[in-house]
Amino acid sequence: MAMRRPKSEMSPPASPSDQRDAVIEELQKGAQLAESLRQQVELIPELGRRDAALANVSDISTALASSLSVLQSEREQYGCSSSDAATGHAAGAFGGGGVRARNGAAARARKAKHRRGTHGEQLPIKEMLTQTPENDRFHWRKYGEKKILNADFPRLYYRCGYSNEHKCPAKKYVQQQNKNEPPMFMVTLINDHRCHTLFPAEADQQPPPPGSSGGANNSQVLDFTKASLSSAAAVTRMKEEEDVGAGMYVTVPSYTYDELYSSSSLPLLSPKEWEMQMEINSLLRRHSGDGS
DNA sequence: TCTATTTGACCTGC
DNA sequence: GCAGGTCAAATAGA
Repeated sequence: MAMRRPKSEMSPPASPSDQRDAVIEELQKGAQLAESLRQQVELIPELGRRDAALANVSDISTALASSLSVLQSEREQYGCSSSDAATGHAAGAFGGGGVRARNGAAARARKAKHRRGTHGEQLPIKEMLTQTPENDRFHWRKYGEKKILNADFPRLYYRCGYSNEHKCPAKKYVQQQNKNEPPMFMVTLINDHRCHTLFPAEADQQPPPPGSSGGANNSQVLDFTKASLSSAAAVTRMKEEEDVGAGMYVTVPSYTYDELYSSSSLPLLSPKEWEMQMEINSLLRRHSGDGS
Protein backbone atom coordinates (compact mmCIF):
# COMPACT_ATOMS: atom_id res chain seq x y z
CA MET A 1 0.00 0.00 0.00
CA ALA A 2 1.48 3.28 -1.02
CA MET A 3 1.93 6.16 1.34
CA ARG A 4 -0.89 8.67 0.97
CA ARG A 5 0.30 12.24 0.79
CA PRO A 6 -1.93 14.44 -1.41
CA LYS A 7 0.17 16.81 -3.45
CA SER A 8 -2.46 19.51 -3.09
CA GLU A 9 -1.63 19.71 0.60
CA MET A 10 2.06 20.09 0.05
CA SER A 11 3.84 23.25 1.16
CA PRO A 12 5.30 25.70 -1.32
CA PRO A 13 8.70 24.54 -2.57
CA ALA A 14 11.41 24.73 0.06
CA SER A 15 14.59 22.85 0.62
CA PRO A 16 14.14 19.57 2.53
CA SER A 17 16.36 20.76 5.35
CA ASP A 18 14.36 23.98 5.70
CA GLN A 19 11.14 22.05 5.83
CA ARG A 20 12.61 19.70 8.38
CA ASP A 21 13.77 22.57 10.55
CA ALA A 22 10.31 24.11 10.36
CA VAL A 23 8.70 20.85 11.38
CA ILE A 24 11.16 20.46 14.25
CA GLU A 25 10.31 23.93 15.40
CA GLU A 26 6.60 23.24 15.33
CA LEU A 27 7.06 19.95 17.13
CA GLN A 28 8.99 21.74 19.83
CA LYS A 29 6.11 24.16 20.19
CA GLY A 30 3.84 21.18 20.47
CA ALA A 31 6.07 19.76 23.18
CA GLN A 32 5.76 23.01 25.10
CA LEU A 33 1.99 22.89 24.71
CA ALA A 34 1.99 19.32 25.94
CA GLU A 35 3.97 20.35 28.98
CA SER A 36 1.47 23.14 29.68
CA LEU A 37 -1.33 20.67 29.29
CA ARG A 38 0.36 18.29 31.68
CA GLN A 39 0.61 20.99 34.31
CA GLN A 40 -3.06 21.75 33.93
CA VAL A 41 -4.01 18.12 34.02
CA GLU A 42 -2.19 17.69 37.29
CA LEU A 43 -4.68 20.06 38.84
CA ILE A 44 -7.59 17.73 38.13
CA PRO A 45 -8.86 16.71 41.58
CA GLU A 46 -10.37 13.33 40.65
CA LEU A 47 -7.58 10.77 40.80
CA GLY A 48 -8.92 8.48 38.11
CA ARG A 49 -9.53 11.22 35.61
CA ARG A 50 -6.20 12.82 36.36
CA ASP A 51 -4.27 9.61 35.80
CA ALA A 52 -6.11 8.91 32.57
CA ALA A 53 -5.51 12.42 31.31
CA LEU A 54 -1.85 12.27 32.28
CA ALA A 55 -1.54 9.05 30.35
CA ASN A 56 -2.98 10.79 27.30
CA VAL A 57 -0.61 13.71 27.68
CA SER A 58 2.23 11.28 28.07
CA ASP A 59 1.25 9.62 24.80
CA ILE A 60 1.21 12.96 23.05
CA SER A 61 4.62 13.84 24.45
CA THR A 62 5.93 10.46 23.39
CA ALA A 63 4.62 10.92 19.86
CA LEU A 64 6.25 14.33 19.66
CA ALA A 65 9.53 13.03 21.03
CA SER A 66 9.46 10.15 18.59
CA SER A 67 8.82 12.48 15.68
CA LEU A 68 11.64 14.77 16.77
CA SER A 69 13.89 11.80 17.05
CA VAL A 70 13.02 10.64 13.54
CA LEU A 71 13.70 14.07 12.13
CA GLN A 72 16.98 14.31 13.94
CA SER A 73 18.10 10.99 12.55
CA GLU A 74 17.15 12.23 9.08
CA ARG A 75 19.31 15.26 9.64
CA GLU A 76 22.24 13.06 10.49
CA GLN A 77 21.52 10.86 7.52
CA TYR A 78 21.57 13.81 5.12
CA GLY A 79 24.69 15.25 6.67
CA CYS A 80 23.07 18.33 8.12
CA SER A 81 24.03 19.82 11.43
CA SER A 82 25.79 17.18 13.43
CA SER A 83 24.02 18.00 16.63
CA ASP A 84 20.80 19.62 17.55
CA ALA A 85 20.82 20.54 21.17
CA ALA A 86 17.23 21.70 21.18
CA THR A 87 15.92 18.58 19.55
CA GLY A 88 18.02 16.34 21.68
CA HIS A 89 16.86 18.15 24.73
CA ALA A 90 13.24 17.87 23.78
CA ALA A 91 13.52 14.17 23.05
CA GLY A 92 15.48 13.56 26.19
CA ALA A 93 12.91 15.37 28.24
CA PHE A 94 10.44 12.66 27.38
CA GLY A 95 12.81 9.90 28.34
CA GLY A 96 13.29 8.43 24.89
CA GLY A 97 16.14 10.22 23.22
CA GLY A 98 19.07 8.50 24.84
CA VAL A 99 17.56 5.10 24.57
CA ARG A 100 16.85 5.59 20.96
CA ALA A 101 20.38 6.69 20.28
CA ARG A 102 21.76 3.67 22.07
CA ASN A 103 19.73 1.28 19.95
CA GLY A 104 20.02 3.28 16.77
CA ALA A 105 22.34 0.88 15.00
CA ALA A 106 20.12 -2.07 15.68
CA ALA A 107 17.09 -0.12 14.56
CA ARG A 108 18.80 0.89 11.35
CA ALA A 109 19.82 -2.67 10.67
CA ARG A 110 16.29 -3.84 11.33
CA LYS A 111 14.87 -1.20 9.04
CA ALA A 112 17.30 -1.99 6.29
CA LYS A 113 16.30 -5.61 6.42
CA HIS A 114 12.56 -4.99 6.38
CA ARG A 115 12.59 -2.32 3.75
CA ARG A 116 13.36 -5.01 1.27
CA GLY A 117 10.43 -7.14 0.39
CA THR A 118 10.67 -10.45 -1.42
CA HIS A 119 11.36 -8.61 -4.64
CA GLY A 120 13.52 -5.90 -3.20
CA GLU A 121 10.71 -3.37 -2.79
CA GLN A 122 10.55 -1.21 0.28
CA LEU A 123 8.06 -2.09 2.97
CA PRO A 124 6.24 0.61 4.92
CA ILE A 125 7.75 0.91 8.37
CA LYS A 126 6.76 3.19 11.18
CA GLU A 127 8.55 3.50 14.46
CA MET A 128 7.49 5.19 17.64
CA LEU A 129 8.36 5.38 21.28
CA THR A 130 5.45 4.94 23.61
CA GLN A 131 4.52 3.98 27.11
CA THR A 132 1.43 2.21 25.85
CA PRO A 133 2.40 -0.08 22.99
CA GLU A 134 -0.91 -1.88 23.18
CA ASN A 135 -3.06 1.18 22.73
CA ASP A 136 -3.24 1.51 18.95
CA ARG A 137 -6.79 0.30 18.38
CA PHE A 138 -5.86 -2.82 16.44
CA HIS A 139 -6.14 -6.46 17.27
CA TRP A 140 -2.74 -8.12 17.50
CA ARG A 141 -1.70 -11.71 18.02
CA LYS A 142 1.68 -12.52 19.44
CA TYR A 143 3.68 -15.03 17.42
CA GLY A 144 7.17 -14.78 18.79
CA GLU A 145 9.62 -13.38 21.27
CA LYS A 146 13.34 -13.01 20.85
CA LYS A 147 16.24 -11.97 22.96
CA ILE A 148 18.04 -9.27 21.01
CA LEU A 149 21.76 -8.79 21.12
CA ASN A 150 22.83 -5.95 23.44
CA ALA A 151 19.25 -5.30 24.43
CA ASP A 152 18.07 -5.50 28.01
CA PHE A 153 14.66 -6.76 27.07
CA PRO A 154 13.38 -9.26 24.53
CA ARG A 155 11.55 -8.13 21.41
CA LEU A 156 7.96 -9.25 21.09
CA TYR A 157 6.53 -10.07 17.69
CA TYR A 158 2.89 -9.51 16.82
CA ARG A 159 0.89 -9.87 13.66
CA CYS A 160 -2.56 -8.58 12.90
CA GLY A 161 -5.21 -10.68 14.58
CA TYR A 162 -6.96 -10.93 11.23
CA SER A 163 -3.85 -11.81 9.24
CA ASN A 164 -5.25 -15.16 8.18
CA GLU A 165 -8.87 -14.50 7.36
CA HIS A 166 -8.28 -11.10 5.77
CA LYS A 167 -4.70 -11.52 4.59
CA CYS A 168 -3.80 -8.44 6.59
CA PRO A 169 0.01 -8.05 6.36
CA ALA A 170 0.39 -5.72 9.33
CA LYS A 171 3.00 -6.69 11.89
CA LYS A 172 4.32 -5.03 14.97
CA TYR A 173 7.49 -5.44 17.01
CA VAL A 174 7.51 -4.21 20.58
CA GLN A 175 10.66 -3.83 22.62
CA GLN A 176 10.92 -2.39 26.09
CA GLN A 177 13.60 0.27 26.20
CA ASN A 178 14.20 0.95 29.87
CA LYS A 179 13.16 0.12 33.41
CA ASN A 180 11.49 3.43 34.06
CA GLU A 181 8.11 3.58 35.71
CA PRO A 182 6.27 3.46 33.41
CA PRO A 183 8.71 1.91 30.94
CA MET A 184 9.14 3.14 27.39
CA PHE A 185 8.64 0.81 24.44
CA MET A 186 9.93 1.05 20.92
CA VAL A 187 7.13 -0.02 18.62
CA THR A 188 7.90 -0.88 15.02
CA LEU A 189 4.92 -1.24 12.70
CA ILE A 190 5.44 -3.02 9.41
CA ASN A 191 2.89 -2.83 6.59
CA ASP A 192 -0.45 -1.08 6.75
CA HIS A 193 -3.57 -2.80 7.95
CA ARG A 194 -5.96 -4.05 5.33
CA CYS A 195 -8.60 -4.91 7.87
CA HIS A 196 -10.07 -1.44 8.48
CA THR A 197 -13.44 -2.64 7.31
CA LEU A 198 -13.58 -4.97 10.27
CA PHE A 199 -14.43 -2.05 12.48
CA PRO A 200 -17.62 -0.41 11.31
CA ALA A 201 -20.00 0.99 13.87
CA GLU A 202 -22.07 -2.16 13.98
CA ALA A 203 -19.00 -4.16 14.92
CA ASP A 204 -20.03 -3.66 18.52
CA GLN A 205 -22.89 -6.04 18.07
CA GLN A 206 -21.18 -8.55 15.82
CA PRO A 207 -19.01 -11.46 16.83
CA PRO A 208 -15.41 -11.49 15.65
CA PRO A 209 -14.72 -12.88 12.18
CA PRO A 210 -14.68 -16.68 11.90
CA GLY A 211 -11.49 -18.22 13.16
CA SER A 212 -10.48 -15.22 15.18
CA SER A 213 -10.44 -14.80 18.91
CA GLY A 214 -13.97 -15.83 19.71
CA GLY A 215 -13.02 -16.98 23.17
CA ALA A 216 -9.83 -15.06 23.57
CA ASN A 217 -8.15 -15.30 26.90
CA ASN A 218 -6.73 -11.94 25.81
CA SER A 219 -3.72 -11.64 28.05
CA GLN A 220 -1.76 -10.65 24.97
CA VAL A 221 -4.47 -9.95 22.44
CA LEU A 222 -4.49 -6.23 22.04
CA ASP A 223 -7.88 -5.07 20.86
CA PHE A 224 -9.02 -1.64 21.93
CA THR A 225 -10.96 -0.67 18.86
CA LYS A 226 -14.38 -2.14 19.40
CA ALA A 227 -14.34 -1.48 23.09
CA SER A 228 -13.31 2.10 22.72
CA LEU A 229 -15.22 3.48 19.77
CA SER A 230 -18.79 2.93 18.79
CA SER A 231 -19.83 5.78 16.52
CA ALA A 232 -19.43 5.41 12.78
CA ALA A 233 -18.17 8.97 12.58
CA ALA A 234 -15.41 8.28 15.01
CA VAL A 235 -14.32 5.18 13.14
CA THR A 236 -14.31 7.05 9.84
CA ARG A 237 -12.28 9.83 11.41
CA MET A 238 -9.86 7.31 12.80
CA LYS A 239 -9.12 6.02 9.32
CA GLU A 240 -8.64 9.51 7.95
CA GLU A 241 -6.24 10.19 10.76
CA GLU A 242 -4.20 7.14 9.89
CA ASP A 243 -4.03 8.23 6.27
CA VAL A 244 -2.77 11.65 7.19
CA GLY A 245 -0.23 10.34 9.63
CA ALA A 246 1.07 7.57 7.44
CA GLY A 247 4.42 9.19 6.74
CA MET A 248 5.25 9.99 10.31
CA TYR A 249 3.58 7.67 12.75
CA VAL A 250 1.75 9.96 15.09
CA THR A 251 -1.52 8.41 16.14
CA VAL A 252 -3.42 11.07 18.00
CA PRO A 253 -7.22 11.17 18.00
CA SER A 254 -8.94 14.06 16.27
CA TYR A 255 -12.61 13.43 16.91
CA THR A 256 -14.89 16.01 18.38
CA TYR A 257 -15.30 15.98 22.10
CA ASP A 258 -18.90 14.76 22.04
CA GLU A 259 -18.22 12.31 19.25
CA LEU A 260 -15.57 10.40 21.08
CA TYR A 261 -16.79 10.64 24.61
CA SER A 262 -20.26 9.50 23.72
CA SER A 263 -18.63 6.09 24.01
CA SER A 264 -18.18 5.05 27.56
CA SER A 265 -14.83 3.38 28.01
CA LEU A 266 -12.36 6.14 27.31
CA PRO A 267 -10.73 8.25 29.99
CA LEU A 268 -12.31 11.67 30.10
CA LEU A 269 -10.71 15.02 29.47
CA SER A 270 -12.49 18.24 30.23
CA PRO A 271 -13.52 20.37 27.23
CA LYS A 272 -10.63 22.71 28.00
CA GLU A 273 -8.11 19.88 28.10
CA TRP A 274 -9.67 18.51 24.96
CA GLU A 275 -9.28 21.86 23.23
CA MET A 276 -5.57 21.93 24.05
CA GLN A 277 -5.10 18.39 22.82
CA MET A 278 -6.84 19.28 19.56
CA GLU A 279 -4.46 22.20 19.12
CA ILE A 280 -1.51 19.86 19.42
CA ASN A 281 -3.17 17.44 17.03
CA SER A 282 -3.64 20.12 14.40
CA LEU A 283 0.06 20.92 14.57
CA LEU A 284 0.94 17.29 14.11
CA ARG A 285 -1.58 16.82 11.34
CA ARG A 286 -0.43 19.88 9.43
CA HIS A 287 3.15 18.74 9.36
CA SER A 288 2.52 15.07 8.77
CA GLY A 289 0.45 16.16 5.79
CA ASP A 290 2.95 18.48 4.13
CA GLY A 291 6.28 17.28 5.44
CA SER A 292 8.54 15.26 3.19
C1' DT B 1 -12.67 -28.16 23.43
C1' DC B 2 -11.03 -24.19 21.47
C1' DT B 3 -8.04 -20.37 21.08
C1' DA B 4 -4.04 -17.73 22.36
C1' DT B 5 0.63 -17.80 24.23
C1' DT B 6 5.13 -19.69 24.94
C1' DT B 7 9.43 -21.08 23.40
C1' DG B 8 12.90 -23.84 21.09
C1' DA B 9 13.97 -24.90 16.38
C1' DC B 10 14.45 -23.48 11.96
C1' DC B 11 15.00 -20.11 8.11
C1' DT B 12 17.01 -16.14 5.87
C1' DG B 13 19.95 -12.29 4.95
C1' DC B 14 24.22 -10.18 5.73
C1' DG C 1 28.61 -17.96 11.35
C1' DC C 2 25.68 -14.72 13.50
C1' DA C 3 21.56 -12.26 14.51
C1' DG C 4 16.93 -11.32 13.67
C1' DG C 5 12.49 -13.08 12.17
C1' DT C 6 9.15 -16.83 11.79
C1' DC C 7 7.24 -21.39 12.52
C1' DA C 8 4.91 -24.79 14.97
C1' DA C 9 4.38 -28.13 18.78
C1' DA C 10 3.44 -27.88 23.52
C1' DT C 11 1.04 -25.65 27.00
C1' DA C 12 -2.27 -22.77 29.49
C1' DG C 13 -6.62 -20.99 30.47
C1' DA C 14 -11.49 -19.94 29.87
